[in-house]
Amino acid sequence: MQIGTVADKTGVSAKAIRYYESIGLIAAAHRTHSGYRVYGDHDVQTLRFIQRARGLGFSVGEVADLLALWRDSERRSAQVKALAANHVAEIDRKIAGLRGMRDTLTYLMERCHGDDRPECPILDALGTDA
Amino acid sequence: MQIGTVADKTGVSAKAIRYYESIGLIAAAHRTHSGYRVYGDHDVQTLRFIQRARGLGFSVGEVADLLALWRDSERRSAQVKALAANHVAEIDRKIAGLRGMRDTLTYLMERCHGDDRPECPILDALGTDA
DNA sequence: CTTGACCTTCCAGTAACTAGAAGGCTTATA
DNA sequence: TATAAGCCTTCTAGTTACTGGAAGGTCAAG
Repeated sequence: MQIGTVADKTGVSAKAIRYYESIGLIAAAHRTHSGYRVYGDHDVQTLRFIQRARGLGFSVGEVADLLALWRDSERRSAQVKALAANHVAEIDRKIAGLRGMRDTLTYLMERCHGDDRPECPILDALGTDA
Repeated sequence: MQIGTVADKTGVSAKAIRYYESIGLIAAAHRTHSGYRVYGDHDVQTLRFIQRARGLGFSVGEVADLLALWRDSERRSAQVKALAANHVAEIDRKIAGLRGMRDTLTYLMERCHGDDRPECPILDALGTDA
């Protein structure tokens, strides 16, 4: 299989696949005599794994850890769960931050007439001396 | 005032202030004969505005728009409100994405024993052929 | 006159890719 | 056989919003 085929099958762009190879997330692919990368079904599986993990918000570094655990038949599921728990905690922090912003903004927006007049509590809040 | 003083007063780092100047978000500061940047209370106000807007998650580009509206006495509050509404929509998209990740992860974690055994539904979910 | 705390500019790095340029390979078709 | 289409290759640069650090100038105090 060429890189384009793998890209279609996995949803990971050819650019991204080469990038993952360059940073060592996936092993360097074999090459044809003319230099084209060649892939097999195993590589498709790996890339799908990566794609799903990235879709759950894991960083590339965390994905590397997950891949290692996936391949390690001696792993303890506690390790995987801990990794996931840390990630959930991180997600919760982000959500909390975003909710705080959202709450403030909607509060201010409710007080803003949103018409042709210049008075605006949103700008007032941003510009107060306090 | 020197840049360090302004940084202390506004919570915007000296590096960031120079950066904002370099990208044109704030006007170039006056300089002493020896080249030091000099600021006044007005600049402190502007940087506080920027700091708050950034804290609400507005991008630097959006902050530039907000600053322009802030300075424009002819503005229509509808413009500000629209900007804020777009931003809230963006935040909502992000929250929804994070919640989706969170839900999937917690679902999988509930099913993972998290002990010394290797069986792990989290890895199974990432690695399925489906 | 030296020390320390400022300030200056400039370059590099961060995350995770994407875009695009310049050029080689393969296959189909005229 | 020529050539065009559609792959592939590498390499550089750009994205966001800064931060870190190097090398060196300035200023007040002791």
